[in-house]
Amino acid sequence: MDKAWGLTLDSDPPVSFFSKATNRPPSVPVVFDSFLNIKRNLDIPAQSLRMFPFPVNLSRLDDQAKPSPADDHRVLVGEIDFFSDKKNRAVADNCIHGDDHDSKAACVAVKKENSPRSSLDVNTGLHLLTANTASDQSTVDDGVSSDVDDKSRSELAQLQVELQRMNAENQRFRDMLSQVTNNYNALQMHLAALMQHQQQQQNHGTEEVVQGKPDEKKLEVVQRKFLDLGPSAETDEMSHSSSDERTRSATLRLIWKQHPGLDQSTEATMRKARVSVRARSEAPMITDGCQWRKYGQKMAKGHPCPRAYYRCTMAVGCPVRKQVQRCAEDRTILITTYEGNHNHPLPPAAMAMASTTTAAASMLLSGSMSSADGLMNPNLLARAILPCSSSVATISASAPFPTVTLDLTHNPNPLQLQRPSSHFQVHFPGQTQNFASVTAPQLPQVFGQALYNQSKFSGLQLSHEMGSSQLPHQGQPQQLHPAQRPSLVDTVSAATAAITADPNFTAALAAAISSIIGSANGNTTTTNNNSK
DNA sequence: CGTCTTTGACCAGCGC
DNA sequence: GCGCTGGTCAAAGACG
Repeated sequence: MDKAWGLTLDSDPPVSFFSKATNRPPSVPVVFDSFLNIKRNLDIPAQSLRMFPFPVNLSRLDDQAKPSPADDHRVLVGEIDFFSDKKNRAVADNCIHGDDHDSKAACVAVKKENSPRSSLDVNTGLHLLTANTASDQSTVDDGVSSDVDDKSRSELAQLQVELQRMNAENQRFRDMLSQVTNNYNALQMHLAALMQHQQQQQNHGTEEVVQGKPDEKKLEVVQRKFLDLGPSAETDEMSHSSSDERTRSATLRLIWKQHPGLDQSTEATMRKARVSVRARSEAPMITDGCQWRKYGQKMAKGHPCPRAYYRCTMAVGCPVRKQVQRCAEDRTILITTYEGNHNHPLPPAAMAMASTTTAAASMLLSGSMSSADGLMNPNLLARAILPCSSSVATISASAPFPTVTLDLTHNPNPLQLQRPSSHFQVHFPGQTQNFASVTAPQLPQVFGQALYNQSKFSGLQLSHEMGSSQLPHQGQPQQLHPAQRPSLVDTVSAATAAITADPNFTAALAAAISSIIGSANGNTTTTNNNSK
């Protein structure tokens, strides 16, 4: 199957692809660069790329000339649309840069003839030019104005035309960028799935031989369902999304819809899915970038510590809630459980957490579905979330709600830390993208960097920031230097950002679906709790 | 005075 | 149906 896709992958190139994409602010050239690189370097056949057509068929662009594959990057926006043939382009260049009035008049005439488009398009500007030109004409007819006035007016008209044209181009650039970003995310997911599949084949090929071949046909069916993100559905799903998070959520929902068994009840499960974060903190609550209002507190049965209930107050009617409770065994550990998705824009620091909720819910979809089918191995997902340490993320598919637990109190396996892995960029704090990315083994560095802006938590100890040899004893949170105290906001954001940004997550999703078929033994919905 | 927290009451789901 | 439990509501109080 992978050969059919024509992907030749080694450990680094695909990673550099993601790194490249995430390293720079989104821009059309970058995005197109990425796709061109995919085509050139990864040797994806044209058949594959047709799943993510460029430029995409925004309805507003439907009637525009489509670029030929031979066109360069400049194909994308204004020129090919605005001046759809060479003649017009030449006239237009003359219109903009030329000096003589005759060419300007010709410019107007040509554009009036060849611009049947709506007011959304460049025609708007042309009307202005027409009006101005008419004005010019009248002055010429009067024969009163001086040459200086005539020249300044023509320059003004020229500037207006150019301004209008650039505004229109700007708008089209924005539309296109949005669409391209959407498609980029989809392709990224697509590629990650392929990578994961190939890695699985490489890593577990012998295992499968020993343990018996998985049902390859079923595996292929599922993976095909996972990978077949049709362009039309995708466009429909994403055309109204503006942010990366919404884009990825849309992508996930798409997978949702296309996978058998992902019905409304599953979506309900997603809404109920939770993300639990365990971190050492002496503060009563971690600050995660959102504003919360406490609305209740309860003593849970069999638990010495009360559980506090908070709801997000950043927007009216935001459904996101969280529960905060100290760990019974180690009260320096604060357990924060998030539920729901925000219905409002989030500050960068809160983006990661919100993204994680969505991501976790997506994973739990796989978990709940597959556990219902008796085929799931939750540990697979847990390992896939944070490949740097299988002890960091655990998944509980047990009742009442499936929960992903991010345990930030354990030190990762130092051996795994040394594992060469993908390299991704970190864009936080102050990241503008929803999905900061980071190499999983670089989490310590990330956290360490996050420690700098710490303000509130004196006792927070995050095991990732130090090697296992430096790890203080459990229950004895290290008192950090004030300048080094980790901000749990940043810390949690870092962790969640790492999870959601890591293409391994999307790969994990693919792997999970694969495992549904491939795993015959993991039929228990165990709770992988490290504290036990 | 407005906002937030506290806390007892209330409600719904679940098991027996 | 009853009791238990988790979750939510809302009035009262605290706080800046």
